[in-house]
Amino acid sequence: MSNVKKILIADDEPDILEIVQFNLQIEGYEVVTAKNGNEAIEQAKKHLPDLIILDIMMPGKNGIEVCNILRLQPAFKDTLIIFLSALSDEATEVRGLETGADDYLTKPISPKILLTKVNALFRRLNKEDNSLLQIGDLTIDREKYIINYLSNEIILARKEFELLALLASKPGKVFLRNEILNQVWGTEVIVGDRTIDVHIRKIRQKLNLDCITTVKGVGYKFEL
Amino acid sequence: MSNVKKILIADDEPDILEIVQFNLQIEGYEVVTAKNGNEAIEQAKKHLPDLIILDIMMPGKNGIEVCNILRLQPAFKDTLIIFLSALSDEATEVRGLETGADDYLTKPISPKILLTKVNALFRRLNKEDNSLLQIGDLTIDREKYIINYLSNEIILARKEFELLALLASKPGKVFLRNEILNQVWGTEVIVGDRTIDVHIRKIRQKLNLDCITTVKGVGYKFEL
DNA sequence: AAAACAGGTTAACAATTTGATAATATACAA
DNA sequence: TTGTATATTATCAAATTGTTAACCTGTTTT
Repeated sequence: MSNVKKILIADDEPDILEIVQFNLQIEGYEVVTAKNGNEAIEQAKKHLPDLIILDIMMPGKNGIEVCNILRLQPAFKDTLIIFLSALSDEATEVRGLETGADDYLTKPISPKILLTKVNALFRRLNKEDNSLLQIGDLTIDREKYIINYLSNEIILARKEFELLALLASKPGKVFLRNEILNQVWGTEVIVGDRTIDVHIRKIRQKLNLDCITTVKGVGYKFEL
Repeated sequence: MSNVKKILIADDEPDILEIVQFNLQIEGYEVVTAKNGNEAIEQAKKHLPDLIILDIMMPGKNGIEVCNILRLQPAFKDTLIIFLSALSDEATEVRGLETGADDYLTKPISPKILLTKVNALFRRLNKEDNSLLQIGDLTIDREKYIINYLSNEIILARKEFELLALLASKPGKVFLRNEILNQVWGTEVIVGDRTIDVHIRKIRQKLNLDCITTVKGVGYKFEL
């Protein structure tokens, strides 16, 4: 799982799009853009961004509609969404936030403040995940890329490690093959069907511990 | 953990304090107040609120100082903090957010917007789990793909599971055969007439519990 | 009562999924 | 460059799951 945050900006004004994109890229974010509502949904599905910045008034679907549509889909249930709109009336702001957005900013906005807001949102989001996972006698250090089991250090290859870390991040939860592919391999790369299996097998082999269960027709889950 | 969220408001203007307190209480929040920075820290330590709303210009310690001090303590590392200030200059807002606050609001603010913002923050924090369905003695965990009945774990195949989860998502509602086909099988696939029946049968068999009722000529419903 | 109908049951078969292994490709370090 | 570790694909057997067909049961309609 890449550490660089991906941001999708949707706005029909090319100037805004460019300015915002520029500033976010300077800060080190990966940016994709969309010129209207429908394109926003498309791009969101394709890139699975960590944050979506939506203009409200756009051709096709407006930002609030886009937000509604995305929030209905499990894949975007927890995605950060900010509105960035020229509409500054209370009713719209309230509606925007109640649609499930995380913030509502009004144009014009200083790049500095936008950046600070974006950083603040990611800061809050990241507090939720801890780099050190402890499950029973098993320790997974996502920062150091080290697995420990009963004080034995186990070396996993990169993909193996990321796959195990993902599964172990929610013990008991069944991860669908699609989820695994998106999280470990990303949306860009397309790998064959058997790739996951082979990695699972290698993990089982190296760990020598029955902790990954196959749920046929569904996916895999981690459980000690 | 109590379900009622506790909010600490710190402001030296009694009017603001009262208005904000009033509106938050209406919404069902538990509110404690402080009239200055030092009192805010005291109250925070005493009540461990879920959210702290800080004025910036206050006698004693100002809001940013308070935020700094609290963030250094593990107990308040993850506490939600919002600034609510009359200072609307960019520098202060940036400094406020970089101090570790989650939002920066400027006075005057409409109570409605404040409430919406507060709700939005809690919504994000709670990442509520709607993956767990509880109906009487039956538990359906959509995330773990596990069915539990009277502490017996029941293994269902994927289609069986999805079919049951669908029916159980709205107990009492009769699902038409068409609805079931669309939700469980999707619109692309075309399957024969008896397919649903057979799956229903398998579920009844495995659950050994009379919870799926046939509504002749219409469809099926789930009811305990 | 016979015919028509809706759903239930069973068994057989088809399709899919997975685990294992081997072969090949790629990345990276010595 | 070579060698090694890692990543991906291919293949195939085994197991599981999904679907269909045929028949059964009960109910409603004529």
